[in-house]
Amino acid sequence: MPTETFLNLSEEKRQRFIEAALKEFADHNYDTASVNRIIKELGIARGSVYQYFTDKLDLWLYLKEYSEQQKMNVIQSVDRKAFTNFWDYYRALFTQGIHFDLQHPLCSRFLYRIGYKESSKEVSNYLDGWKSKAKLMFTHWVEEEKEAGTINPSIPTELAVHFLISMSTSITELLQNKYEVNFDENFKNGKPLIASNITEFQLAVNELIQLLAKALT
Amino acid sequence: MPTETFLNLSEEKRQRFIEAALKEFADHNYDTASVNRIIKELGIARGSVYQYFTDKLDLWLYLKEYSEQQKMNVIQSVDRKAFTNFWDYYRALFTQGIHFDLQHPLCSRFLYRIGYKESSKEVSNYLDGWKSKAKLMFTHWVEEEKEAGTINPSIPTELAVHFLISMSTSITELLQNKYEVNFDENFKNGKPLIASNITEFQLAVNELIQLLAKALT
DNA sequence: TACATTTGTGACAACCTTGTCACATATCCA
DNA sequence: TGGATATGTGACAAGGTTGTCACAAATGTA
Repeated sequence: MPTETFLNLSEEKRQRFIEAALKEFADHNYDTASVNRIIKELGIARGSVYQYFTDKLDLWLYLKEYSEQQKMNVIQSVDRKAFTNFWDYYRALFTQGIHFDLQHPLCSRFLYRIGYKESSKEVSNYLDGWKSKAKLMFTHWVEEEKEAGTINPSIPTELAVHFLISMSTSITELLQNKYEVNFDENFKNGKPLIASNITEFQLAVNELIQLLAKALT
Repeated sequence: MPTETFLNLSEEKRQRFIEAALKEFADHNYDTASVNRIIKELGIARGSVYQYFTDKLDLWLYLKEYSEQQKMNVIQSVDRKAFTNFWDYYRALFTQGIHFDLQHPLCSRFLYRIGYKESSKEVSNYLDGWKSKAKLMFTHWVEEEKEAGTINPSIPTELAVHFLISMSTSITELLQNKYEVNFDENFKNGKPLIASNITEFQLAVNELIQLLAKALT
């Protein structure tokens, strides 16, 4: 939890701080992320950080909550009821994912890291939340779609969920393979991961969903 | 490259060293892995390590090559020509993967880490090799199977390859979800990840391959 | 203006890391 | 046995890390 002092900061100061911290924790694992680099980047004193947060862990937890909230705000704008077809809904979720990446590139990269690259024992207790949440959501959907006839009931729910989640997360890698140069460039320049390849991304998503649908129907 | 001194070491000494080093680099990222912990575990002097290897990086590269070689030895025993059906071949590869994990648990965990969790800039130049190799192999297969009629030619090769690789690698996660407790136990005790769940693993693999086949046919 | 409160500072301690190197010990060979 | 070579040792330097704390500056308040 950030201190009163941090919350009392001017909007601009706070945002500048969050951005610098996010960048550090997006570029490095928890263990190798350095408070020194953050303050150097911001040009502030070491003590300030510890007047805002009790800990490195405290700061990390705040950034995690902050980023998840940002993502939630974007994702939850997609309403399941607005789609009759499950796969259309699924596709819409991906599209919102793109928008999130474009609007919050640092959050996006940070969440990607803590979701798939982080392995520090210091934070391992806090890594499960997101995934198990997603699992619950997908499980719910799969069971619904099994009844609705969209998903073959003979396929174990657990397997279908794994299939869907695993594909959702690996799409980034697919695009990295396809548009290698741009991804690296964007990362270096601190741009959103997807950047200008939106249409290609949409095409890849469509192809992928077709495969998923074929497998699970 | 290890020095003459290291290669001259007695088989037992060398193996003990490799195991301790593998354990350290399997449990920690490159940056946070500690030579101090390795020597403490082995009860040897700091200087010895630097008489065997010039560098921490040099040691890491050796362990990488060593582990990859171990895996190759196991995997290459599966001959494509021994199978008329591609999916049978694919299934056999998984089975060999189980054997590798059972016979070389440390190598298995180390390779898993450098394949999916590593993000240190120090070693980033050396991380691509394995993946691009796998991609080449899978690409070759997919193209063959397209001609043979096993895989639908209208599916882009890139997509099919991504599908296969992504599923191959995420199977571990599926099993972790299913048999959470056992996995944690095995990890703590330094046992192979899969251990006693071989039959369950085989079942999960079969189910998964059925889905893959359905999607790609 | 004068005082109280909040915010900012950076030297510092304590602890880690890697790689070195002069020295000690063990092993081999004649 | 004696001398050369190979192997083992651990204190050390140089650099990094986090969190602290007495103090300085800015801001709010009366």
